[in-house]
Amino acid sequence: MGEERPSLRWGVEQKLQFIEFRLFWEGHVNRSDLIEKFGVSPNQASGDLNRYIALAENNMIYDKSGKTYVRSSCFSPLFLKPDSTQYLAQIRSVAEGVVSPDDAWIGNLPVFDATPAPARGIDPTILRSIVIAIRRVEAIEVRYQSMSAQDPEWRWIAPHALAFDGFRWHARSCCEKSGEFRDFVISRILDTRQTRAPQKQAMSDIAWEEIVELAVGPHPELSAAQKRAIELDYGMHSGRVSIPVRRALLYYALKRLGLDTDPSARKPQDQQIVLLSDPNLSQGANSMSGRIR
Amino acid sequence: MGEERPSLRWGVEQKLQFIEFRLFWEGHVNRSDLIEKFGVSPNQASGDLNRYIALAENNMIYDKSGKTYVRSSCFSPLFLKPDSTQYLAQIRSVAEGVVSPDDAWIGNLPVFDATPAPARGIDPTILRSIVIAIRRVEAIEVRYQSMSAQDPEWRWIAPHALAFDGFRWHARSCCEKSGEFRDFVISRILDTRQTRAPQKQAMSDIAWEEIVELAVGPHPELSAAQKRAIELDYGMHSGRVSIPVRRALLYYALKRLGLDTDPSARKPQDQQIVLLSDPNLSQGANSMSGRIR
DNA sequence: TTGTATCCATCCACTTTTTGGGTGGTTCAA
DNA sequence: TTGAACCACCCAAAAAGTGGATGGATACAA
Repeated sequence: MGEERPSLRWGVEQKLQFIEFRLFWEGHVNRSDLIEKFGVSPNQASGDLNRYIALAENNMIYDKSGKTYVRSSCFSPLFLKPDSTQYLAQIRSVAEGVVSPDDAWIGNLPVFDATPAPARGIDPTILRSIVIAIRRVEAIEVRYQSMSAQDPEWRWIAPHALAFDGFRWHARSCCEKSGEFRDFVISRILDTRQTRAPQKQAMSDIAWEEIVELAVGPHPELSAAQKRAIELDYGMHSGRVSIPVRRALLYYALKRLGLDTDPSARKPQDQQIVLLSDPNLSQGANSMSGRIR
Repeated sequence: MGEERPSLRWGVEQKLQFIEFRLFWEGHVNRSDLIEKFGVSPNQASGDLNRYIALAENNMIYDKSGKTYVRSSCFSPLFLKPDSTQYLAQIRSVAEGVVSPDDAWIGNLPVFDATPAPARGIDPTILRSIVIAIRRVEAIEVRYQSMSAQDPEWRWIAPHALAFDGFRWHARSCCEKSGEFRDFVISRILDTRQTRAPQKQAMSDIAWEEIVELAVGPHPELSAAQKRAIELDYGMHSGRVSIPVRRALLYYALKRLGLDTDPSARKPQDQQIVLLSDPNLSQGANSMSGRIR
């Protein structure tokens, strides 16, 4: 067992990982799978499959009647750690068009749909200029449609981080007009112009740095069975789970969790979760000042 | 321009795409970038960079003082279509641990955070058995913690699709106890046992098949400027956007959009969007019968 | 000024990967 | 029984990649 693998080349490693991925999730691999996915010759695909057998002898066997390699009962992955999150993320990526089905490793995609998250597409060059400003610690002039001004206006911001509120992407930035840290919704940035050094370099974004703990539990009016189900959904232990959130994102987190309204606004079965003690919520009210412009 | 590219090998194509990705998003590529990402020798990395120049002559130039290849002003991608969604999805994947920073193509990850989506991890073997049952059109016996029964119980379900409600993953299934189609939250499936042919094969999941259109617009009490900002966020045209949703997912979609409560439960600035005419909402009430057990 | 370090380019011989052509075996279904 | 669809294997040749060596340009520090 102490054999050292002689550090395979990147392309080879990828193919072995692919074989293992298919073995785990689909239960079988074909020579033709490798041919389609990596564009290799049937010849080479044979070679790769046999290379895999040479490295992981007992993981797959050829089923002559099925005409495929199938996962053996004592399969244990060598090149891949099977991960549900990764598998499900891939399904979503394909559904959203981020990954083409040809590039996805899942062979037989299950029928899938998700609740829609309507968001305007972001111009890649605008996103790039923001990301580059963050990296270079620069201020950048953006044409922004704020909630207050009638028309889009040019203004200087010094972005330092990206944030996702569940729907929209924000550029967490120091607004050079007000001198305060705010969230700028990237889809409201219509254009970018020049960059320069930021005005106030040494300021730190306190609401961003500070982490508050959100203690959440199942709705107290639910039955014991219902509570158990909710606990499973959210990975709660003994009736609670603690969720760390940046204070700058607290407002959005509460909204996303459905905890931003009076608990009586929904029936317990719909509300499902409630905030347990939350000493930070009062601070959260202060953080309104750091919200979207 | 009519030159036919002689269909490069998969590994080579990947490296050329990587070069272009880095050129677009970061503005520069190094030989060492290729060495780290693909584990090739400095020698080979030189060759690949020069191969790229041979194929896309005017896209990058070597900056001797910067000691890197930089994107030229007339850069136009040949192997890649720059896509913000894809870039941002990659950031999220790295943050969620789905993709390791070594595998990500983004070289200089911006600081990033998102509102937390607390969800219990799903056992890959349980997910696999569900996915395989979907593919084979089989019924499967699962140990499920329902909202009604006190303890988890074994029951037969015939899953036909996966769904994501914004937090949790569901297996849309025909419940063989009630004969109705329901959502089963995958994290509430504690175990799976054997499979067999489904009881009623020919039934169709009407609530799943039917698509309703959700007409959404900015909150009418917002100012004109605020409406314009919201319209940009959601990609609305002339004050509205139409969002197609499966009727089986309508309940979750409304909840996620914050449209499941009385519009007066939040201030207009927090509510942001309202349902415009929605003739399907009354049907949506019926769909309660198809919801989670 | 003179090293030194860090990039990159290029030439060479050699190994590994991959292709293409060909030959043959097994299983299944028409 | 014949063809289709899998697979395995052998061979020569091309392509990709390695390791070693040499050299050029630039920047930085002693």
